[in-house]
Amino acid sequence: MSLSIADRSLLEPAARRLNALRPLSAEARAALDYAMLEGLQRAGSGEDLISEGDPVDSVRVVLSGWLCRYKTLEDGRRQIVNFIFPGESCDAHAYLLAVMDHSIATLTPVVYAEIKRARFESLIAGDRSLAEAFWCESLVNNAIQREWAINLGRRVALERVAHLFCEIFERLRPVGMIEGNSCIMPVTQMDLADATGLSVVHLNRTVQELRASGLIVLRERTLTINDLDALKDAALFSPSYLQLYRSG
Amino acid sequence: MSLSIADRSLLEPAARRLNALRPLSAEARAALDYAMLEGLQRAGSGEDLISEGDPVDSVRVVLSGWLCRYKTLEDGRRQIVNFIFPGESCDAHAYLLAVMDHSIATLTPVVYAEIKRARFESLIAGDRSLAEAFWCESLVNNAIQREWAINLGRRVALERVAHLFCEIFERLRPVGMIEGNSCIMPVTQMDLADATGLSVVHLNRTVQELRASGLIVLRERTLTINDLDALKDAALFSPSYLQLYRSG
DNA sequence: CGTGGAGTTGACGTACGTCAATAACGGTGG
DNA sequence: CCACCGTTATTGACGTACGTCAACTCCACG
Repeated sequence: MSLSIADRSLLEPAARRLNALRPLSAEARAALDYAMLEGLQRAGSGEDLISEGDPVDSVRVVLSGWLCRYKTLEDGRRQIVNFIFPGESCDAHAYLLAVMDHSIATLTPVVYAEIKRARFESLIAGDRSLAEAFWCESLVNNAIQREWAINLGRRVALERVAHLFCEIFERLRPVGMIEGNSCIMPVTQMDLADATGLSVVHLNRTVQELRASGLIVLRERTLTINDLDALKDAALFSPSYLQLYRSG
Repeated sequence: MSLSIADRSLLEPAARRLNALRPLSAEARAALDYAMLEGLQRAGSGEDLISEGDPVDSVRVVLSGWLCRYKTLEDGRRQIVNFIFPGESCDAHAYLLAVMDHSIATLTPVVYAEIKRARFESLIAGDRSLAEAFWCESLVNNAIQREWAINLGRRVALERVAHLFCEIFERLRPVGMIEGNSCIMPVTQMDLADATGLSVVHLNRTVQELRASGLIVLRERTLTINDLDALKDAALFSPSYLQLYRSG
């Protein structure tokens, strides 16, 4: 079969990202594209796609929009443990596991492809590079998760927020979602607070400190980084954990 | 070939753990055992097995002893991002990646099996259940890493330390390393501080608070949990993320 | 005009970190 | 066996980066 121009551009982020992790054969990519097109779905902003404790019966690949993984404590305290950007998959990370250990919520309206478990299994059984690409994705995710641990455990508020902005920026870059030194930042300060382990009030003051120092502009849901190198310095940010540059 | 009794008991934790993640065929297990026996290594306490930035050219499976994954910031701040216990593998999580994003250090004398990259690749290429077991291990690791994020970001000191003790205890249980309500705790308070994102001083005070409340006894490198349920309550600990009970 | 979510600000409290001293411990050599 | 030493654990005094509470503003959307 052949894909329309519209289909191609819709599926582009996923193909681009997986291919960056592991080179995919043309057949593998075609099979994946076809499976994704069959399961296209939309969700509004602020919806839970799946919740902690839910059984995992499909893998979702995000085509547009932002999501987050989060966990909550009984008394309501909430921690966003990671973001999910276009091209990334939701729960391939869990397809071998019985139930979700965390929840996934949309932060914006989202388009994603849902691939049922059996379908996904036959996909990756049929092509080694595809299986490796998804495995690789979960390894990169693991590395990101480790960086978040040191971010939450050892960086002070200003470094923490600066680091988060650097990471978001660098993760959006390879999927073509930045323009110059700006990107959209479609989340509330409460989300940013939950991602950095801060209170909303202190997050707000920290953002203002970053603004006052001239490092960033954040308004109207757009983040502009005036001096990326300076922001990285302030954040003690070193991008190697993102594994963006593969040696082969 | 056949294994001696001593070999069997040495390799037991690894086989037990991988098998719990995914049932291994007898052939797969034999092949893995053989590969491990070929690459047996020992390391003393306090050694770095591999450092951030190093290329990954082999997978290590821990047979006895404790290790930790850690990251450091330029100015020396250090965060232990996870522990590694017998039966777990070190860098299968990274074998598809070019370089390490973190360091791995021994916390005690350690026996491990080193499997070279090419050897490991042919092992998992030859048996699907083995590949899945290792993938599964990295998924569980990912889930643990997420729990650490909420631990560092949203739990207060007492909950954090209590949670760490619960996690260690429950992870040691399936590899037969607890006795009654006790397990060894061969790490310094500085290590525990680096794992919980606290200062040594505050960690010490927190441990004493746990002692004073009668929840734990910690002395002579042994942790005794007087009332596990009470400790779990204090920690807001829910073990499902450890994926210890698989539905199949 | 309301209404509610998001952002912002001030006042104040506190859980943590830092610094520094001391005590307990474990190993080493005499 | 003891003297010595470095590492680890503990304690007190004090500082501070953060959280909490509460008010107020500013929109966006009815």
